[in-house]
Amino acid sequence: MRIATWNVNSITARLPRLLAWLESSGTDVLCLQEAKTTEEQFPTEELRAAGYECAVHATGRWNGVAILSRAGVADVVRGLPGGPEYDGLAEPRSVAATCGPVRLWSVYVPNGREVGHDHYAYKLRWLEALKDAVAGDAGGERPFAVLGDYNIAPTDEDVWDRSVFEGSTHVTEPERAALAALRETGLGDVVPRPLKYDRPFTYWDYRQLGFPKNRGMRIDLVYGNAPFASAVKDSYVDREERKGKGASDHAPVVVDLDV
DNA sequence: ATGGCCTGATCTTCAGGA
Repeated sequence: MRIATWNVNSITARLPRLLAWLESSGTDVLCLQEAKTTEEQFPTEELRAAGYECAVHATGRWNGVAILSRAGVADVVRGLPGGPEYDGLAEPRSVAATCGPVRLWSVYVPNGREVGHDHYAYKLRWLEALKDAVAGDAGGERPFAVLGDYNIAPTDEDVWDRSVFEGSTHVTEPERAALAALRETGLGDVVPRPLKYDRPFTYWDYRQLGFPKNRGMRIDLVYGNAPFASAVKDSYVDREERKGKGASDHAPVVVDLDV
């Protein structure tokens, strides 16, 4: 079974590439982030025609997550139980579904904007709620994983130049501590292979030749429980999908499971 | 070829991204 996570940066803008990639990669289940559309405008019919059922949680211009599956979508949970609001709104940043033998969450963790910003505090609260919400499944016997754009580089090796990020979000100790707390529920970081260069970056800024210069970050993560980790046969970043016209600024992270 | 931002909406300018 091939599963993946990908921040597509608008499913409307990305639909032709998304459909082509689903077919060429042979992905069975995709956890998708930044749909940037409403549930009504989500291309459910196009994806159904391609063989995928969709569990969608999306409300408009910002955020939006989904799970696309040709292994079924059961027991769908939209939103983060117990999660915080931002500006009085419960944003669509989480959706969960059971796809055949595995239970998966697709998450888009808040960006945080700047250290000290309300959004940064919101990011930390959101991660704490995520930890509480997944703890039961994380400790269970069924293969389980939380995949998505975490907006955190787990270590200094996960950014192209640590000095550039001094004082910035994505690399701070509280953010990394929140990731560590999440791991303590029974989840481990499934680190993918890079297909080029030495580090498996998953995001490169559109600006200033970020991708050609490999100025990237590893912020799209797969956190799986022990049964999930033991089923992993391979994992890699499909950097080919970051190339060319009409690419997202994130590349898909692919995981092959023997389940 | 991988090339000095991209996306959608408030729409010719801006917020947000990380």
